[in-house]
Amino acid sequence: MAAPPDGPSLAAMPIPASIGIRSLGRLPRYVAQLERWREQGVTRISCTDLGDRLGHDPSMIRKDLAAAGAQGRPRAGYDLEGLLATLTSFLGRDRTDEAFLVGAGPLGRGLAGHLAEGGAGLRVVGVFDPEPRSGDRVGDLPVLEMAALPGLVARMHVRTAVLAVDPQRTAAVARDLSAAGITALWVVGPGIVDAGPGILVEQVDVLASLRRLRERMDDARPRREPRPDRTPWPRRR
Amino acid sequence: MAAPPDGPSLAAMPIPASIGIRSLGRLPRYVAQLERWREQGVTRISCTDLGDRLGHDPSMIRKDLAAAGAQGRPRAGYDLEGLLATLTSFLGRDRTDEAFLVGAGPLGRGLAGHLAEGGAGLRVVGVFDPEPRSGDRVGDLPVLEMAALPGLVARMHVRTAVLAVDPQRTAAVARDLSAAGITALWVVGPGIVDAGPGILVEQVDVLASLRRLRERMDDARPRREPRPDRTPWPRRR
DNA sequence: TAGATTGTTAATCGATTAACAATC
DNA sequence: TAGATTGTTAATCGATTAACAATC
Repeated sequence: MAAPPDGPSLAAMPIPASIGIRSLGRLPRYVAQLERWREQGVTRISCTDLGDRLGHDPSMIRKDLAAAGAQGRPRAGYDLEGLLATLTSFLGRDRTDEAFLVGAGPLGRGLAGHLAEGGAGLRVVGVFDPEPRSGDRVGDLPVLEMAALPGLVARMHVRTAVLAVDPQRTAAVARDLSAAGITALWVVGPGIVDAGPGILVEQVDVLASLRRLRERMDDARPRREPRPDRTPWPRRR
Repeated sequence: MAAPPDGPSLAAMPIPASIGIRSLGRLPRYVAQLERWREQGVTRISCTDLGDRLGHDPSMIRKDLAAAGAQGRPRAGYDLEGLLATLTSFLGRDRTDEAFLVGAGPLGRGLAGHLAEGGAGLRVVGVFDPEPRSGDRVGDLPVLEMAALPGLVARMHVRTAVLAVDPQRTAAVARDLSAAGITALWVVGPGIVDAGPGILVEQVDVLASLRRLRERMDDARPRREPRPDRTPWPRRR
């Protein structure tokens, strides 16, 4: 039996980014290093300083900083305070959005606690779970049934959600959230999301990084036997 | 004042990968979809099936599967059971390593709970924190002082650690772990790591994905005023 | 057989790195 | 001034996509 379709096909979801996700991943590291230097009384820095310290090409850093709106001066480099202010603002640390958390498992709880420590600009103001245990709480917030979500989305004007349910449920819950009026969805986990238009979706699979570590650990003792020797057809030129 | 060096510079750490991290991030999504199809009684699939469903180019999927050691047959595609077995084995789900968790904050706790649910092949067998609260526990495990770590690394033959302390401490703790005999380190967070040779390091910053979502949310209302108009020098041809 | 699909090579695309005129 | 550093263009590199002979 060949594979049947089982629902609408997943749109390719091209992402028109004003800044690449790679750059976005580096900016906080720059901020961390700049803060360390500030503590040491440093007042200005160059891309070479940052590059040497972080093991990156200075050109890339210059592009990252430019993309974040920072401006330096030839010869003088960047003013450290000004640069920090620009990056911090760009990263949204000077603004906070409210969000619902869906999924009260260990990872969801951990993220909620981590977000509560600030710095990411997202505050969890409601927690939901497909199978809430009665009386269960995440921090100060009670864990509510999914059925309560649409009403609260409307009443509290929350438009952002963190989705951390198990992969099997991800697709269905994402659709529910979209229908309820959520317009920005941060999906944590490897589940498949097909939320349709009208909702921004970003997805991260934390364990992908761990898998890669384990893969590199295994590189010494290859597990895969060599593939059977097939004669390739001749190259064309 | 220009930026002074403040410690050994961070090596570039080139990563010789047998498979790209991008591929590694996709494989579990294939697994998730294949498991859904298996439940529906599907017995064989093609790259086109997967590509249509997941919004990817079939060629990329074919390369991913080949990199994981899977083999299909022209016209017939891949046997679903065999493919699942190959991928599952490749992802290491049929093997479990023991690891120490360093950092008992919300994120560390969340990860420990998430890892305990299985599937990632890592089992936390000891928890440490730079500032443990006495009597504190993560699951069944007591939270120990960092000073206890070197002895337990030696005694328990644990070689892998999950590092989830705050960014300011990351560099120092990573060095301590390397000195204690840890040879594989999964760093969760944006902290700067400079662990030197002899230790494999993989790092992930979960919040990078969230930042990107927020960036895309803002795309409608640009925050950055246009840069001052500078005449660029003429192109060369 | 004819047609669908793999495994592989070639082309394209985007991100990183290199080069360099302008600037302070 | 001379030299260091930015902002920008050009070159390189790696990953994705396209093309296609071999295969069942």
